[in-house]
Amino acid sequence: MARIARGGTPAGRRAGGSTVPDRLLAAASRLFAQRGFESTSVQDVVEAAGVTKGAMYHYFRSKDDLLHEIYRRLLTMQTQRLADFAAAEGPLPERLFAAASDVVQTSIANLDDSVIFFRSMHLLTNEHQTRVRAERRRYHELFRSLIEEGQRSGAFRDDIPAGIVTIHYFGSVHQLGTWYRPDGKMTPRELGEYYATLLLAGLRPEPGAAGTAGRESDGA
Amino acid sequence: MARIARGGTPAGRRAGGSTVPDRLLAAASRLFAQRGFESTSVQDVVEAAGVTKGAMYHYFRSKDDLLHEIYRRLLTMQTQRLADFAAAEGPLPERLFAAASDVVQTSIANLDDSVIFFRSMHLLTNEHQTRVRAERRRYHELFRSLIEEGQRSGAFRDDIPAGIVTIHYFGSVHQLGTWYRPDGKMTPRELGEYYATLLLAGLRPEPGAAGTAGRESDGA
Amino acid sequence: MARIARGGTPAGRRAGGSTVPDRLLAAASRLFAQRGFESTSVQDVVEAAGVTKGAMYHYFRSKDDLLHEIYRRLLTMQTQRLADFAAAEGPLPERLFAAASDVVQTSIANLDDSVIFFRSMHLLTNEHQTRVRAERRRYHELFRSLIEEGQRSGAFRDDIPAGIVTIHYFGSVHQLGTWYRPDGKMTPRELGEYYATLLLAGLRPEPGAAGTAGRESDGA
Amino acid sequence: MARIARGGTPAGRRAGGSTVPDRLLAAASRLFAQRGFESTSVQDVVEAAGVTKGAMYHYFRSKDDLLHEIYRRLLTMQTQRLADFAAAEGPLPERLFAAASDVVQTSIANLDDSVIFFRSMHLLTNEHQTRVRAERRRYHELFRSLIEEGQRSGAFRDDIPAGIVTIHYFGSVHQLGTWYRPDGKMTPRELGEYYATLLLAGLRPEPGAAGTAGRESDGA
DNA sequence: AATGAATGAGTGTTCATTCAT
DNA sequence: TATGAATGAACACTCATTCAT
Repeated sequence: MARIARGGTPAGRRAGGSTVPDRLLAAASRLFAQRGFESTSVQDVVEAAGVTKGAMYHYFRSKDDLLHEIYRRLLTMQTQRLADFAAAEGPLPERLFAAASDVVQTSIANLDDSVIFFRSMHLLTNEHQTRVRAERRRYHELFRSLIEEGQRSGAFRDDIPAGIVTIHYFGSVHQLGTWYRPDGKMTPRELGEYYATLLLAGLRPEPGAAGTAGRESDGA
Repeated sequence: MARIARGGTPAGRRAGGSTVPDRLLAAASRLFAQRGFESTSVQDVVEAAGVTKGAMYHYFRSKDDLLHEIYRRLLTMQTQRLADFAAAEGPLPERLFAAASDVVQTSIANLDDSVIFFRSMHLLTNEHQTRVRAERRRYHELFRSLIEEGQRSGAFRDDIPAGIVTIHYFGSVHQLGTWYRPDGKMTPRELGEYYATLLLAGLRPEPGAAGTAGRESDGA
Repeated sequence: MARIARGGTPAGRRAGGSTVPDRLLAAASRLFAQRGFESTSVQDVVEAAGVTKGAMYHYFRSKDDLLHEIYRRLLTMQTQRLADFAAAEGPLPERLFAAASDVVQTSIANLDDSVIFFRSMHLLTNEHQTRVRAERRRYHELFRSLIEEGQRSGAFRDDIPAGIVTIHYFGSVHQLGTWYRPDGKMTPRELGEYYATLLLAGLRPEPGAAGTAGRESDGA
Repeated sequence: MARIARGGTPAGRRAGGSTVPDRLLAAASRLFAQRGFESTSVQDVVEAAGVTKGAMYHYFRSKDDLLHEIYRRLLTMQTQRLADFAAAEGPLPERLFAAASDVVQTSIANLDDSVIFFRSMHLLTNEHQTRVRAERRRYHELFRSLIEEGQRSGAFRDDIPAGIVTIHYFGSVHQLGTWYRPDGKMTPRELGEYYATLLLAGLRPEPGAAGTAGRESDGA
């Protein structure tokens, strides 16, 4: 966690309209994604943010803390959205589709953070790494529970463990940063829908499968 | 490319039974995967390999060259295997299943290399990065062409671009290193089959879809 | 150019009375002259200056920058002095004598810098080398223009190109560092006068020469 | 001195027509002049000479020995030529002119060696440096003795010490390598004559001077 | 709230030389 | 005569972090 609470506090404000911590995070996210965390010096970050080193160390405990804050922001946002989709009304497959499509879109909307995410996790201090993993696990578990719910209800095939489906899906999502280019011809929305379609197609019950929970009524 | 051709040459042999370059690559692969490329010093590598720094620089132009050699090895092997599966006899879905399952198993069999692959690509020099990307592209294109073949024949649904399916699949495969633990309860073979099953399930033609090539007989 | 402007800034001051950059330059000049630029490590310099490596790199971009600064100082000083002599009042031969004698004396007064000058120019980066050469050329051209002025007025013989005379003279001056010892019996002033005398003696019109501008009166 | 006598021995011969030591010296001279002694690795030299490291260490004790051999060759040659000119028939000024002009021409003919000479002397081992300096001193003394002879006879002015004139002259000569370009418009011969002319002009007795030995007859 | 000079341990890399063959 | 693998000490330079101001 960062040294000083960031947010709507008057502290750290500048004429530019954004706070010093925000500008540091924005610069760090861009540079870490472009060059990698280790190839970016603290000096690079503070220069890009237009502040001095001392200022950075006033708001962040360390370079690692800066990195962790990037993870925290992205995770918090995506976890919240997933929780919203999970709690929404409507048939489960539609909610899962919406959630799966949405995480693709938010990953693209925060592409720098996404790139950093999978690439630099191992560089976090142990403590930060543990915290990020725990949060990520909660996220995955919520997603998995949606799949399991569908498997129990017979909406989804249940011969592939929900955990595998989850990790398979997020593997693809995490890799977005390595190839997606905003100037390509595919929009984030289209891509999200393709990905979500693939997920749900993979979960469709097998044509000839029988005897799965909740399917009996269909046979009538 | 490395400074000196490695292989069955008598040079570089040691009592240990393996050549100096081989021991360096083995040590590097292990350490780069464990701690990350940038957090591993050349000193760490040579100590683990039991040689001196000078010896390393006799065989490799740079630390980057060591890294690139790891990429080259893995890519060469996987490309060869994919080509073999693609050229094999049998129905296309079965060949695709075999190839998709196999890449999961070889990724796990070379888990260190796999971890390094997606995590450290951005640290390669531009030249090496270009070379690796080109090789990777060839690999993806071969895989994609198998999917396209199935789409043309009607064996696979064709409303999701084959390129998306390919990149989605390898996204998952590349992420294996971040979570797979050899001591887990799932064997590489099982995991490969789950992954390949998900791939093929995602490609199954939609139940209600009609008018796709090769489906006419069903319509009767 | 050095990373940080040096001069009367309060920054970098120490109890010793001299700034960190000044002490570094003094140590570098002494050591580079004694042992040669390449045989002197940055560690040697910072130890002699009583600072740490980090401090050196705070003020100078590189070892090369340190070397270039030594050139810049000497050149700036000598160029200024030559300009002053050239612009002074009095007969041209006397001004040339004064300038020629002075450059010998300032070269001796900065003997370490002089030794370094001709010996290590080729070790400067291309960019720095270009800059030094350009400045040196300006210096030579000013000196040469004085000689040409004397040749036009008939004060000097004109059958040896002024450029040759200039380059011949400064060749000797640049070599001072290789043999002059401050503890020798000849003072810098005496030596400067000998050198300047040789220069002017070499430029005296030949006894039998005729038809040169400004010599008409002799013909009577 | 080099490890093995070089010359007309059959050893070291190659199909190319030149011996291995000769090719090493030629390569070393060129590279040391181009890049500097310290910036040229033994590997660079042996590659340029088309031999291996082991071969070089067979013929030369060290990199320093290679450098020293370059000095030795040039010095031996120039000392011999000066001795020949000094011992020749004819008026002293003419012999001095011929010697002074000749050293310019041989310096240009061996421009790489000349460049190395003044630039890298300080990098020789103490032992080699001492030897080179001693040889150089003998050379200077012979040259100086010619000037002194002229001063005693009244052919040259004697109010500038012959040692100063000598060192002044060779300063210019040693600097030739820093500026002379073979593709320039001035031939070595022309340049040699200009330099020698400047030397003799500088030694001409002053018009009004009297009381110098051998001048009495002029006063009549 | 912010500065920037200074630290000091650590980095990748070079290279003259040796020596078993 | 000649090879080239291997050594090991040295090199220039970087950088996250501290701290007096």
